[in-house]
Amino acid sequence: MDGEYRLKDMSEEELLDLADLFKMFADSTRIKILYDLFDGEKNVSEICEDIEMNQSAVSHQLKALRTGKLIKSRRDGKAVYYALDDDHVKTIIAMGKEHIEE
Amino acid sequence: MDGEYRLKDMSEEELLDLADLFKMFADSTRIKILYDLFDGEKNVSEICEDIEMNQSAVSHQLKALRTGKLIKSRRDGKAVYYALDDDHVKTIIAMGKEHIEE
DNA sequence: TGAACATATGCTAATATATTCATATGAATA
DNA sequence: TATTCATATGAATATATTAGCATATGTTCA
Repeated sequence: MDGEYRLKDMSEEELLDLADLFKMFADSTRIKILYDLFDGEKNVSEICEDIEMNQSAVSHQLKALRTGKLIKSRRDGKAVYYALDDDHVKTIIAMGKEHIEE
Repeated sequence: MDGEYRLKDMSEEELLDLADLFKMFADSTRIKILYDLFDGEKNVSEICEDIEMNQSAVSHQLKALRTGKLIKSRRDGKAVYYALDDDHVKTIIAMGKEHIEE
């Protein structure tokens, strides 16, 4: 664990960024999407089926996750494929999962 | 990383619990409080000073964090001391910090 | 016991967030 | 190029969250 770990060493902006990052994980629809992408890229329709939510809701959350830089997208014909864009995503979720399993 | 990491293996309840856990980190006031407790237990007044927020707001958030089992409390006379109650807290925040620093 | 101090809590207003519906955009193909 | 399929997006609504105020509770000590 590197970096500074004292409140005084953190700027207000850093703290807000940190909170914003965790907001990405703070909704079960987004968690489902991230989980769904654990085993590789998927297009929007596949994600909708997997998590059983309608396309609009999924698209809105995909946008949030993309803005938060947790996922990336590429278009292939009519379909848009999404994939995890950060190595920490799995680790962060794993830590969370460990916590709730105790 | 142990445990299951496929959406299908997760119950709806687990997913909600996971989202609820991350909600704890999804607010800069709570992040500040957690950071403030990184170097040991503090009472409410100390926390208020450190994070520069009024007592009511801090108490509300302390309650949330306690309900979320991230911190624990003990009373000593008039003061109530709070401390981190989970080893994962630092790790989760550290992961988040690494992410935003990239 | 009652005043003073520390903390907790109910209520409210302001704000943020998630979902849905309707529609727009973009790509493939008949 | 008109239609169809896939995805994105704006607006409206419902719900959740936060901070602040006022006040309650719990503790100490004169």
